[in-house]
Amino acid sequence: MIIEIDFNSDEALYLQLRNQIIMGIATAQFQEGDSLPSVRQLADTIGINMHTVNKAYTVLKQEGYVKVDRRKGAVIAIDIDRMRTLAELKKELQVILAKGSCKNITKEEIHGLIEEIYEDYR
Amino acid sequence: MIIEIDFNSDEALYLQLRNQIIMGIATAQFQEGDSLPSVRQLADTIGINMHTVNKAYTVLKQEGYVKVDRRKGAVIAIDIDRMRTLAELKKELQVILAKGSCKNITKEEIHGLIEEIYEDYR
DNA sequence: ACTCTGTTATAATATAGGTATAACAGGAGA
DNA sequence: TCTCCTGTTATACCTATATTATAACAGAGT
Repeated sequence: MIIEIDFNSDEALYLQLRNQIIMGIATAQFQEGDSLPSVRQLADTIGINMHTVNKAYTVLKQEGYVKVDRRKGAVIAIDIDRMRTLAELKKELQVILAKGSCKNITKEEIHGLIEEIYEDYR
Repeated sequence: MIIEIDFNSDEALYLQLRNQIIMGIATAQFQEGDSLPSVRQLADTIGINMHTVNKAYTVLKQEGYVKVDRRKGAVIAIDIDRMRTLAELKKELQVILAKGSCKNITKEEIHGLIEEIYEDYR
């Protein structure tokens, strides 16, 4: 999988990494049971420090996307907690839909965006 | 309008403030032309520093939600840039929908959440 | 033995977030 | 004019976070 890091972004490197990996799982570029690259290897190919990658992996573990095996490294393993996830999603959506609403983006346009994005998930 | 700040949150105070104000505009608790409280006054009622409020207002200005008048303070004034807004929304939605997708939240459930949230915008 | 894994520890640096004081300039009202 | 309230700016300080840099350790595979 191609991971693109924007060094000019104001978003923390480890969060960019986390988000890209989550999107990689959603778009089936990573499958349940797949191993992520080792922290050292990924840090090397991206050109960042090992600890930054490790931090991203630790967050992914805490959020229930991977389990870390001493032998295989970080392995995709989704821990599903639907209630918690739905509550989190709603809270995040509230903020970004409010932004759209202020700027005259209609509900229908939002639904359209959702459809567009889900096109990529298969 | 009631502004609730969570001092235990890991989200920055000025960002919490910004988000609440944006949601306040979306839910019509603030109308175009309304003045926000002065930075000192709001800081006082919330119990935070003036500069933190000022930072929130500055961000709101840059993002096109208010204009600052030396007499009236920060006044709600939406600057609509649909293309820019749509692009931003899509990027943010991509991340949070990916989270949902990983956790087996269906597209229909997302559409449902959108409907729920829009119930409050009138 | 060697090499790979994640993990842990420690330190240094830079940036961001938040607070504290203080001062300035412009407009409103007495 | 004097006073008060506005946002704005500057400076300083403290803390937490983000990132890098080395280094070492323990477990597992070959």
